[in-house]
Amino acid sequence: MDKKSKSLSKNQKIVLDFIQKNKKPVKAYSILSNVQKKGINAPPQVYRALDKLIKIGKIHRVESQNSFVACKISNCDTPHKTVFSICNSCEIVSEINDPKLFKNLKDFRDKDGTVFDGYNLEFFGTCKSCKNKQIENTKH
Amino acid sequence: MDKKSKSLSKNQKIVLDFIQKNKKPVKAYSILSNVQKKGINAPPQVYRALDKLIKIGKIHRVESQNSFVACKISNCDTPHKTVFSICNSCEIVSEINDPKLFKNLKDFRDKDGTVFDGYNLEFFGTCKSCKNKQIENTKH
DNA sequence: TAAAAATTTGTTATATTATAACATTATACT
DNA sequence: AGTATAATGTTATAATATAACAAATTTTTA
Ligand SMILES: [Zn+2]
Ligand SMILES: [Zn+2]
Ligand SMILES: [Zn+2]
Ligand SMILES: [Zn+2]
Repeated sequence: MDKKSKSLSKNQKIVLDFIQKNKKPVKAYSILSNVQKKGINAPPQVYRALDKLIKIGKIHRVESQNSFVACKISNCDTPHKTVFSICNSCEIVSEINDPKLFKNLKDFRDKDGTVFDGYNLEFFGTCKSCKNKQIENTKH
Repeated sequence: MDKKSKSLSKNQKIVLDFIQKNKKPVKAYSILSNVQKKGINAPPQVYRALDKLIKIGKIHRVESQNSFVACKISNCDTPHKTVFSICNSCEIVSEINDPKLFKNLKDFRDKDGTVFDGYNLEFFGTCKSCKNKQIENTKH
């Protein structure tokens, strides 16, 4: 148990627990309706917890979906350096951990030589499972 | 004048014109209020035009800002392959055109060997102009 | 340990972003 | 000309996110 997980507040723990239980990214209002039995009543309570969890790298925001997913890479931190693959069909999201790609992104400089603090990369495609389903369907 | 620009409808042209006139990305409701004098009255008219313009690659959505920016690279098309640099301070956005980076992204395969149709990459940092301003401020 | 500072909470209201639904009109295709 | 496709105009509403403020809790520092 590291410092960060110890220092989470009650609402932050509730929200993180819910996100971690889900394989797919979850939406803020879905979180809200699912944690109301635990005493979280209103959007700001959810969004505050989300903001904090994002800040400390426990979760990430999937920008193209307005959704939130637990970090699958232990050492994610701010400023964020995140890479995801997103299925266009089922919308499942996987966090990609590819050292070579990370290095390419970390080393990237723009034409001015500007160094960037962080990045977010989202790849779009069809996941294996959805691709198989599509093949099934063409057989009939 | 290519086929695509010829085939734009009235509302699509109005919205594209406004976006292209702006150096910074613009928000949907800012577009709406700025084109009301041209006869666009309601959000769906703006969002429909945006959807079409995105589809044909004339504009891109800046996911982390819920904003829209004109394409600066002539051959952007669907499925999208976009790279931006975004200033954390002034929120200015530049579309990056870097063949080497493009190749890295195009060639990327996940662990399963899955090929991706498209991607969106957003780099975050401080632009040259904002960096200079910060240096100015520390001098006093 | 007591005061001060920082963080988190609870709450109400509201702002911002985006889409559903449906009738109508314009454009492109054969 | 007749059909299909795309775009328009409109009203209403859904979905996402933040402002503002008082109260309670936790952490820090003296
Ligand atoms: Zn992560
Ligand atoms: Zn899938
Ligand atoms: Zn482009
Ligand atoms: Zn800047």
